[in-house]
Amino acid sequence: MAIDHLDGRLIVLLAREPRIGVLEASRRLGVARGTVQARLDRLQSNGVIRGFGPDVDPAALGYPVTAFATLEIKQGQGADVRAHLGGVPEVLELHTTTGHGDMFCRLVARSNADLQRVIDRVVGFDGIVRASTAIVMENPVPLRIIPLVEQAAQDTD
Amino acid sequence: MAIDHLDGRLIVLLAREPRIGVLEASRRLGVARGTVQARLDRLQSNGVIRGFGPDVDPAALGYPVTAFATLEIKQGQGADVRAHLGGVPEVLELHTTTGHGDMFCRLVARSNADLQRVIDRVVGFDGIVRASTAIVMENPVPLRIIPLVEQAAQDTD
DNA sequence: CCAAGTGGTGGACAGATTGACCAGCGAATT
DNA sequence: AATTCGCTGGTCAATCTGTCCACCACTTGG
Repeated sequence: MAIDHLDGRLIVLLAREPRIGVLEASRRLGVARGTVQARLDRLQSNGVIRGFGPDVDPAALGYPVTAFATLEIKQGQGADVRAHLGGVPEVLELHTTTGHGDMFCRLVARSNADLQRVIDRVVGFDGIVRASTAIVMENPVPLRIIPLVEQAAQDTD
Repeated sequence: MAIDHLDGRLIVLLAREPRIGVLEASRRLGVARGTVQARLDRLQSNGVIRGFGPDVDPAALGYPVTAFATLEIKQGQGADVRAHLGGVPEVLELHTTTGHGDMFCRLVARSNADLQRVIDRVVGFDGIVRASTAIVMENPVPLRIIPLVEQAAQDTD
């Protein structure tokens, strides 16, 4: 279930240089190609590695503004709200959380002005009682996983 | 700068089946291989596609608990706090947002109990005045980009 | 109206990589 | 002591990659 040190090195290597293939990875890691192949298969069927999808930058697509919104949902409207938000492309993710606000989502928009349109579309729905939005100004730590992978690999050394 | 319809189809195709190569993609899209290669190169040098890093699931690594924390920062301590949080593997991303010295981060932990340890580590730092945490219960819309890509491609049809 | 530039096509080539095997070996388990 | 497991180092044919090329259609500037 957990990953060992070799798994960790493999993931870190793939994260740093995704273009290399199995053969090159085996050379870098100093193990046989079959081993890398087996490890990769295992990691993928384990679900540790979900895939190798392209990492698309919303800013480069023309959506440079990111915001987080906390939504308060009317009792029993959860499913409807989920469906509604799932249909809005600018909603990049949605979570239900503990606490006052019942849901929490990440939004992108073409500009600050455009963000207003997105928010109107998000909250323009019956089940949503209230929304509060925080606009992202800087992103000192972009979404990352490598430090966690390294720690997880350490734990099983 | 913006992407056209073919770019959109290419990205969607790669997102759905990352294992296919340039040749197979050109077959699926009904265009010449050179075209796909040129588009891919352009998308990558544009920064639209940042890379093809492995998509690692924290839950499968042993960190099934996700939480979001809002942090209030003491004036002038921003840089220190950034450095501190950057050193915590369980901090998967960090943003500074509108509002008075507010920051916002995504955390993972091995369990609800472990989350307490993580939070203690996060807030156990001088520059942080206050923190409020929301634990994620469900994730109806996992982080996604395809709907946005499709919309962006539509806009330039 | 012509010329240049851009982007796509279809084809070629050698070289590298892949997926699928195999037998052997050491360590851990039973 | 026998078995199982994971890794090694090797082979094989098939495929894909990177890099050329000439050609064509379309747009843009002169």
